[in-house]
Amino acid sequence: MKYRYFIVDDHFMVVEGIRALLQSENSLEFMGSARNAAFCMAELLSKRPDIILMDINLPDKSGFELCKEVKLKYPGTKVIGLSTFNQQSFVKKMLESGADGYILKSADKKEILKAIEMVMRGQIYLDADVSGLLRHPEDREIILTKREKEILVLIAEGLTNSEIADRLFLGSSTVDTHRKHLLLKIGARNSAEMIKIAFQKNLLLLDS
Amino acid sequence: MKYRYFIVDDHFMVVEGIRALLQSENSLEFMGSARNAAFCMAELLSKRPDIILMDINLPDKSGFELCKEVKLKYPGTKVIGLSTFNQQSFVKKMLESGADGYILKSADKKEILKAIEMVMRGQIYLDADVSGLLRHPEDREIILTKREKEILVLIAEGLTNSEIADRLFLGSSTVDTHRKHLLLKIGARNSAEMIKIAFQKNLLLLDS
DNA sequence: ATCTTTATCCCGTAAAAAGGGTATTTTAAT
DNA sequence: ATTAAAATACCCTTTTTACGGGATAAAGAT
Repeated sequence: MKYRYFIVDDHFMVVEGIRALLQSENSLEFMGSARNAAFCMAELLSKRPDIILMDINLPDKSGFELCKEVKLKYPGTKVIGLSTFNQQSFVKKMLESGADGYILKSADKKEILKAIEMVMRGQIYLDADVSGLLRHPEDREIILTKREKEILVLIAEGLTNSEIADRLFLGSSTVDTHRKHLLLKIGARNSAEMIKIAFQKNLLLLDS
Repeated sequence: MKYRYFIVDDHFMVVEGIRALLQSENSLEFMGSARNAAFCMAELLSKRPDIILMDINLPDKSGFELCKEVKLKYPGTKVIGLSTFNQQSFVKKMLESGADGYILKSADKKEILKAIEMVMRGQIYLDADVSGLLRHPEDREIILTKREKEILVLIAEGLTNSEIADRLFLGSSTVDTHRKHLLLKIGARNSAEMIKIAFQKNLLLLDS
């Protein structure tokens, strides 16, 4: 049985790296690659890979969204997430989006092959460095409401409660309450730490 | 003339990608790779590449430091920085550290070859997406003193002035002064915004 | 229909930060 | 040797946050 694989990553070097590593395997067939989510979906109309290696950071869309989309339209297709070490917090989200495995870009050939093999057998493959994270439920996901997220970014912008209140047509005491809830949920002692944790847990994104 | 090149990157896939892309070029010879700064310096004792492709994010040391070290011990060796798009703020630092060029990991074969060629001719090569940044001097670099950096991370940890003072054996008014200078230098209206900008300008790192 | 969450608002006190100064000692640079 | 920059420390005032409590209406979920 020959597995057909497809790669989604905006880093050309990574695409070529995986391809180079796997080209000697005659149980695997390279189907092509895409550098963003839109191009990926377009390619999948004609190409039908058994497995997709997918970066979680894409220029047009997050890996989660693309993964969900793929799984919805092509439920049989397996998806393995791909990322760098400092984005570990995305693992859980990726798995929740339906991914079948997760490896780091520092993975060697052996690990990639193992991951593909396990995933094609219907199992879940997680990188050793990453799987430990899932065993620590103490840092459980922080769920913010729409309003709280909105206020969080304004706090990060340096606005005071009353400025935020004006901006959102609220009473400043309302903003104060939301701020309290944010501190509580995020587990920070003050706004500075809150912003730091927000970045670490990807509640705030660097490139926005 | 055959150029010997060396790769420093902790992402195995990137190393293999570059290698695969360049192996058909008989004007280039692959000398090996290292996954961190220490291993790189060790390898350079025996191997003498003409050019090093170097990731700016290494597990043990930042690319700047490694670049400086390399340039100090082996002044003739050319260095091309390598990074992803969202780390553009590092470009200037990398060049100041003596790098001869800078490309993104999304670069294709043509661009890598062009970069190597130009750099070996003694010129500086900058990726088109990146070079624009250097023409915007309006967001000039923020230079913090050692003490200020130290206090910045403690503020991000959520400590108050007096807690920081205790930790560093200072008066709390001293910490207050440093905090004022930080706000001024970083250009923030309060601590929350300061931490946000600090992350955006890489004064604070996510994975520490 | 009932319960829960979300979003809204208010009061009060205490703690901390923001902002305005000034000033001395140490260190680094020229 | 002189100068400049960094690190240290203090005072004052105002603003903002932090933290305690309680309360109500609307929207969603079960």
